[in-house]
Amino acid sequence: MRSASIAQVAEHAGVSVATVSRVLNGKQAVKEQTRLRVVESVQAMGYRVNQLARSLRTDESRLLLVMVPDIGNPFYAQIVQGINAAVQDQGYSVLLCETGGDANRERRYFDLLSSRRADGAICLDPYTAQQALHGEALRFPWVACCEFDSQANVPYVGIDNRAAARDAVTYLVGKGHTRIAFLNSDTRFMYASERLQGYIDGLEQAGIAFSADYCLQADSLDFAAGKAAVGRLIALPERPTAVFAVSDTLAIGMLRGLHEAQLRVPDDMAVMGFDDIALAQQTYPALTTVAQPMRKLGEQAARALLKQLDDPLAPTTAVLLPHRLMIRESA
Amino acid sequence: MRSASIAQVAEHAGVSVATVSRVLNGKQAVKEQTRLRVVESVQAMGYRVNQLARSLRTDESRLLLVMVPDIGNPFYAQIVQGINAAVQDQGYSVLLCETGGDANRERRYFDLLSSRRADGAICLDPYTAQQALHGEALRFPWVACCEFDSQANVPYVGIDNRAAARDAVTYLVGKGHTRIAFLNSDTRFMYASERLQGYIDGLEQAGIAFSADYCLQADSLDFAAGKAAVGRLIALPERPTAVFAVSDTLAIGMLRGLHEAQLRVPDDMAVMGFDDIALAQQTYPALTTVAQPMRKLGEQAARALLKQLDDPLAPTTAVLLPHRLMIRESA
DNA sequence: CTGAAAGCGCTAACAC
DNA sequence: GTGTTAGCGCTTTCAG
Repeated sequence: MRSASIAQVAEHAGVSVATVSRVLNGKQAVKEQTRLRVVESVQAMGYRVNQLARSLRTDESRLLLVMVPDIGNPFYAQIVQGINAAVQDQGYSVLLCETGGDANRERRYFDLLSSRRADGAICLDPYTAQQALHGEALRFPWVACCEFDSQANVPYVGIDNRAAARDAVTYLVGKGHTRIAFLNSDTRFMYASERLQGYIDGLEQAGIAFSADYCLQADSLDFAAGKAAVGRLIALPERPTAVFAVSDTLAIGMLRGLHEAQLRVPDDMAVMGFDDIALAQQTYPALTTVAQPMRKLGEQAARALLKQLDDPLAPTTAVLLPHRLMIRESA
Repeated sequence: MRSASIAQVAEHAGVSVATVSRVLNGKQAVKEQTRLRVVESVQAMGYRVNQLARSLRTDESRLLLVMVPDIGNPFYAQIVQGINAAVQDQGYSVLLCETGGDANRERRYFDLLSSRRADGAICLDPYTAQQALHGEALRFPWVACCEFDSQANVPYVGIDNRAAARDAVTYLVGKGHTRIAFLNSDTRFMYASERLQGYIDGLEQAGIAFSADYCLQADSLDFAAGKAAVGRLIALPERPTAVFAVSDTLAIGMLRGLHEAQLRVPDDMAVMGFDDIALAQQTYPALTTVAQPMRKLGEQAARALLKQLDDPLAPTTAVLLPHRLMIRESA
């Protein structure tokens, strides 16, 4: 059952399609009397705009893509909320695309751009950003958020990961720790390599020798990966007294792992996370972490995209938002 | 910079648009030689299908909507993963819509259906389901998952909430508890009212009198709401020895709240959750809960939607998947 | 096997 | 103010 078209409404109201279109869009003047007639017909027939046709004609969809690697990671949820908030009264809707790090799906979603079904994208996903370099993605309006390929010339919104990690380590050092381990994820990710740098900076600044042994790698960011890393952590020859994880999810997994290994946090092992997801306040012990302004990151990213949509030739900008140490119980 | 159209490709290849269309769709026979010429031109010009035009013509978008109230709730993440898995090799892509319980946004997203930009929807969101009754949503293919309006005649996938809650209470009773509190959310939600019923069933079955005092209400499902409820819980005249929460997030918040109140779990207060989100294994103490088969729920919902898309006149069905008790440390 | 042409529903000149 | 009409880019008869 196809819904009514503009032509049928026009007929019903005894006017031309152009007139119907005019009252629908409300931009041009229409005599109040005819307007009323049209509105009536629209309701009578349960007419709904066919956005496909409209978009085909106007070449804009008023839809924005947000590509996230994994919606299971609470870190992204708040960013998305920020985006939604910033975009909402601008007449745009947000479509979330979970890529799962799967290049195929990423491609498919990016195709929504090239196939004109979305006007622009915000990408929280590293692989896609990298593809952009090699592909034609650059021709479309999009902005990278939190993670990007430094060689892609694209607007970027994030934090100073290096400084943030350095601050974390400095805090730990201030607490008297000298044997500080680092639980990182894949350093192909920009944030991971930057935070590694910051970790090294922090150590160096304190005159502590860097040891590769103390750098652990997790193969994902979920709780389980954090828990799994504990075994390696406590088996280290000179057991560290503190560990800094690149994400709260990892850190929280470690909390549990340490508990099972009968180690007390922070006395036997201090634990520090990164992100400050909502859960960080709820763990036992509550997680000390470095906070990213998730909501603001989302808002800024949205604003950057909107700006680019408005003026496609605007210069590419990068904005770094401030981070903040959240001292709680775990370190 | 508009991308190439089918007409330009046709010209470039020296064939008609019809022929180009045919090789693009691969359904009809085209002489191998011409096919090659066309394919070459397509690549040469970097041609991409304009899906708007195609959808306008064919009246299908190959896009599916998934409407979730809150992607910050990890419960939904796994369901979405199940949906993605089931849909992926069927040539459909999933678009996630976070409604935030905001009726306006829900409306806007549902409009994607009526405006032909999506072929169908899976709705995890109660309000929308209710609106469906009054609106025209019934004309479009969609299925409700986990939560729905019992009066809406729409395919439904979920679990037997009442039996599941009863089982939880029965387990608690078996552990010797007789003063069992219940932390519920708004009973306008179907799952909430059903689980309340189950809680009552469980009590009754054990010959324990139901007391409204023991029924707490949280105003949201997040950790903070759970933590906030602890104050009311422990202030209860005859303090309960166990509490059953309608969601893991709530239960985990309570874990923290109880810790701050210096109460030990499960000795001073047993805590039981609902859902079995990934985090439930990571808390301290690890959460005893009733597991929903999230992934399967998503898969089934997707399958139901696909079926309906395939045969719009297929009868409305409801499928209930089995739940399972996960005994861990907190109760 | 291939081409011409109609038309999906809409907007935007352009006329009146 | 309002109507006529030409497309947006595609698929799909219908001829050949």
